[in-house]
Amino acid sequence: MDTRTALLDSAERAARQRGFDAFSYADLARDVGIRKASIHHHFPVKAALAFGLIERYCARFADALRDIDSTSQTGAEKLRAYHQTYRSALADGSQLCLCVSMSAGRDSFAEPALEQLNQFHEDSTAWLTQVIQQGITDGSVSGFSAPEADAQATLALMEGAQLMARAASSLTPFDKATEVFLGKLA
Amino acid sequence: MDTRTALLDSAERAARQRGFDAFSYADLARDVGIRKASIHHHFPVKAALAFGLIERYCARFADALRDIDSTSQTGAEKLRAYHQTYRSALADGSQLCLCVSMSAGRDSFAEPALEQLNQFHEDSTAWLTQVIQQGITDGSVSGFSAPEADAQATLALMEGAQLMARAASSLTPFDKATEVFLGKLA
DNA sequence: CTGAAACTACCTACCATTAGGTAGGGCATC
DNA sequence: GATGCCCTACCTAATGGTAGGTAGTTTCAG
Repeated sequence: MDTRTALLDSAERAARQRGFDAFSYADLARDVGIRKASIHHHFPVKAALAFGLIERYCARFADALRDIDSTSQTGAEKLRAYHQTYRSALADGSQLCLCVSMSAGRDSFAEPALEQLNQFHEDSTAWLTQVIQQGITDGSVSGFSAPEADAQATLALMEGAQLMARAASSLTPFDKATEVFLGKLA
Repeated sequence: MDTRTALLDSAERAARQRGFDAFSYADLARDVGIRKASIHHHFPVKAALAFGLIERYCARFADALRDIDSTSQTGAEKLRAYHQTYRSALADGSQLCLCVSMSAGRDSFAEPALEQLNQFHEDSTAWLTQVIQQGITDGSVSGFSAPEADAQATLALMEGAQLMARAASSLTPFDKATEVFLGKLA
């Protein structure tokens, strides 16, 4: 297995469970089975790791959205799939999605990483706006009226619900918080 | 000024801006104008500081809710005031409310602190449930139907909206995300 | 086809700095 | 004189990062 990928995998797991600043190169080295100094060969400084993490996450998320677009038909179906993505990312309430974790972390990120993070938010709301619009048009959703504002609210809801679930180490708060949202999808 | 209070103030500011694990006793000492070791007199270990922080925050928040209850009349008015509390806590998008910040932080908190954090969530949703119920009864809100689920969704929305605003260092995402919510208050 | 140069991926051994925390003393005040 | 509050001086463990070296592989000119 590619060492760089193994490092990203380990780092992502740690970041989502404990936060980006709460794991060290030493932890990573132990987990991957490599020496601490060798990590610097792949990621010279920790900021490079942060960027690598976000970069890969954004690419994967974009893929997931494309996948939803191609496998789901109605707006409601797509929103349900979107919801499911956030729900399953929680595992059993033990980890956040990377974006929430890094948004919440300290502002220790350099410009490039922050930029990607905000780009992710914009891409997400853009997709949601379009999907909600579609749902209104095809009549598969109810209770939405201003797609752009609804999109922003939906993203905030997902992120907030994740936070609550993680704090409680349980899926229940996530399910409770998104119950009304799901009810709006026919 | 009371040193203990000064320490809590400084720690709260730091925690809300950069995260609980991102400030040190050294930072605190510099900020308050005291020696690092002296902090241990007030908070023997950092976990005690965490607990002190959450404890004070919960007390303050409870006060704020009581204040809202006594100064606002309708359910809608109360929800608007509640929203305003979260909005102004953001300052100009530079800090989160303590609860969001600590929920997001690593799981480095001991049992007592975590317990208080979850208690806060429960108290919040209980209050929201009751206020939303009132709003439905007095006819001052629209678009709510299941008070308990709506309450949980509202809390998630506020926390998520804060997260987005903080990531963007701007109030705009918060306002956008809560636009629909505010629209439901007559 | 060969052999030197260059590169990749890892290593050991170290660095300065910072983290949270401790020991013990000085000095007010009640 | 005990207690509260603060100090200096120190500790150990960990942090991210660096220096310099060693295998094995790739590249490419003679």
